[in-house]
Amino acid sequence: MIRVLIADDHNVFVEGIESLITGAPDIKVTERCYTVQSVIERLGQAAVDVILLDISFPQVDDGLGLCEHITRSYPKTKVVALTMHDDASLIKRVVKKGAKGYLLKNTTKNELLQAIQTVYHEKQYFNDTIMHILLNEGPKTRKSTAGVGVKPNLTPRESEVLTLIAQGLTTQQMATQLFVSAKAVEFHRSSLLLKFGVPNTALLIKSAMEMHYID
Amino acid sequence: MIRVLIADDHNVFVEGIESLITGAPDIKVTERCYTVQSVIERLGQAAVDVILLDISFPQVDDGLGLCEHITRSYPKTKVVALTMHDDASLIKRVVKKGAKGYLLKNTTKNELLQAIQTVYHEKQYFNDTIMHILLNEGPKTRKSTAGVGVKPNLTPRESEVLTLIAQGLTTQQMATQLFVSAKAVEFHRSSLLLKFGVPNTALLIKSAMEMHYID
DNA sequence: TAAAAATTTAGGGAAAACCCTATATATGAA
DNA sequence: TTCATATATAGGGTTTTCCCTAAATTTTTA
Repeated sequence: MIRVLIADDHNVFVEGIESLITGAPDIKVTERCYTVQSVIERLGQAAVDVILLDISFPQVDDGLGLCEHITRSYPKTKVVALTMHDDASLIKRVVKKGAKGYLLKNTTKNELLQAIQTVYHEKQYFNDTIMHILLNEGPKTRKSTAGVGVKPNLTPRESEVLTLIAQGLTTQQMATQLFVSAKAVEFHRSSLLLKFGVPNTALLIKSAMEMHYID
Repeated sequence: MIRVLIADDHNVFVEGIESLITGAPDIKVTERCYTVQSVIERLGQAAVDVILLDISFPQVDDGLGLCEHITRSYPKTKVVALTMHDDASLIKRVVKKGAKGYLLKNTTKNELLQAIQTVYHEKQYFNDTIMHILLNEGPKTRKSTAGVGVKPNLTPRESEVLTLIAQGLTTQQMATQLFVSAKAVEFHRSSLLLKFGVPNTALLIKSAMEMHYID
């Protein structure tokens, strides 16, 4: 019997998934969690084989962090990411955090059950839709060279500057806030444009939002 | 018996909602639609009392358009919007399109059933969460004066310019494409900044994305 | 430790965005 | 038919962004 934990802050989803799973002979939903905190608590108390994890939980960063934590602390427990987001960039990030499977929320019952059984048997599960998305987004990012659709790796400083740009600050204001010269800020902004492959800050924000760097 | 149509392109959701509704004595899910097209088809063939409509179907604009179409063509059929988006701007837009209720996807079984019964009896249903969101967003937009969190009404030209900005075009490029002078484009860009209450195009894009003008 | 990556600063310059005032026409509503 | 709105255009000016080359310091990684 495969023990499944459902982690999603959307009530309807938890019910829906459980409803889809009900009837499968070898799978049982043993835990339902609506917050990151409760997931951590339950994992400390009850053994779980597979976690169906909504990445937006409630924010994408939370889900990614939780995914990383789970795969580190409980390597035997397999994480299947379950989201609405169908962008390659997010899929790659999720996989990097240790998820063994990735499903869109418009998945079918069969796919869901198959995914649970596949990851339970130490294999990865990515269906055709996911593979198609990944393949159509060009080569996987190795270093962080420019390229459309490739998720760049940002340095800490770049992340800071990106956040401040998203708050509407000018170069001068950022420089003041970060205690560096305007030229330093300009440099990081340029690096961001290069890494994201965009011509200006407007598209930088758009791209960063689509790739869930900011929100 | 209240006949309910579920319109959502996310399989799991349809199952989840149906599971939540099952057991209610006076409500029955009679139709399940995964595309806008199928909703229109089914409505032409079978009488439905309440539609649970996912606004992101698959894009926000599609859902809004469908909502408007339903309330126009089938005034007896009540629409309850059901989405993940918890921004006041979207709620207002949905209500303007004729929805009689608005639920977040983290709603509970009780709220869901209550919403269906409430709108069926010719009343509007908005729970505390929704009311709180609306109240915290300041006064409802009457004209389109500037203001944070208020959803501006855009003129056709402004929408065009906004779209082009979101594509990374410069003022000159937009002018060429729209067959007007650069000054005209500048004017519309300024109007957009004013209406959205933002200092630059970067935040304009962020704001427009959050308010689902672009995506 | 040596190499690579990240961070910082600098100068100069071109392009674009942003802000102001002003005018004029077309359209639709009161 | 006014009034308001949307649209288009103009001039002039300031600020900001964007691009280039260049170099020094610190941190991280191999």
